[in-house]
Amino acid sequence: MNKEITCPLHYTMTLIGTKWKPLILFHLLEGPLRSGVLQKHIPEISNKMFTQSVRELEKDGLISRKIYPVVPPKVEYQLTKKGCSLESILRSLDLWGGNENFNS
Amino acid sequence: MNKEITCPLHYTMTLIGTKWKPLILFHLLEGPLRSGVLQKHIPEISNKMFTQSVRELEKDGLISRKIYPVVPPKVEYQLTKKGCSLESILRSLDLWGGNENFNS
DNA sequence: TAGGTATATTACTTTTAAGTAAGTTATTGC
DNA sequence: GCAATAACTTACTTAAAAGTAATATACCTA
Repeated sequence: MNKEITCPLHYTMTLIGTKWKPLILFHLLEGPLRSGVLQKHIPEISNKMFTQSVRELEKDGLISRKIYPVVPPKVEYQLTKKGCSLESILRSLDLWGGNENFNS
Repeated sequence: MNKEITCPLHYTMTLIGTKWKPLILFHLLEGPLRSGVLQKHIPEISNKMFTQSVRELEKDGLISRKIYPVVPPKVEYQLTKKGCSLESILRSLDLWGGNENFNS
């Protein structure tokens, strides 16, 4: 945990309070995905931000990275238990965004 | 809605995918608050980011701003219907952050 | 040996978020 | 007339997020 955080929500935001991290986690809800496949699920993200975001999510224990020693390289990402515990939140955030389409 | 967004969650993140916006919304769940009181609920936020964030939340229709023509000035913020519809998500995000305290 | 494949990394730039600190307004009460 | 008050605004700076484009690896196949 960090220093001087008064509200648990504040801590949550330090882990996933960015534009791309929830998207990445969301697309892993259906199960592990190869790096390239996951990235194609989010065509708007740049290659750089994708790598940077998965690195940080891994560091924070929300996803894990599995490397297969083959050529060409194969890497799979999947949610950890901690990452999985965000499932209902991620689905709700997606549904909420969808409802907005109706409202506006 | 924005252009070229493939996933509803992406839209959600363009509205509240920052460090402070969910915090502000969260503290308004219990009802309207005066500007100063709301800000004191989030001591970590700077005056500037507070103003900037509430401006954007208002522009995006998540909160409303009520000005009382008195001296010294009195301004109240409250969630709009759209803002209120985030209630369960905001509470879940806060609970999730709280559980992390146990886990780590 | 050139091109393809998948997964990156690196260097560089731009944009956005965030912080610091001072100033503004319009009154009331001392 | 001056301090206090609440809610900002402005100017300036720093830090973080995000984008672009080129390069690296390491093998396979044509």
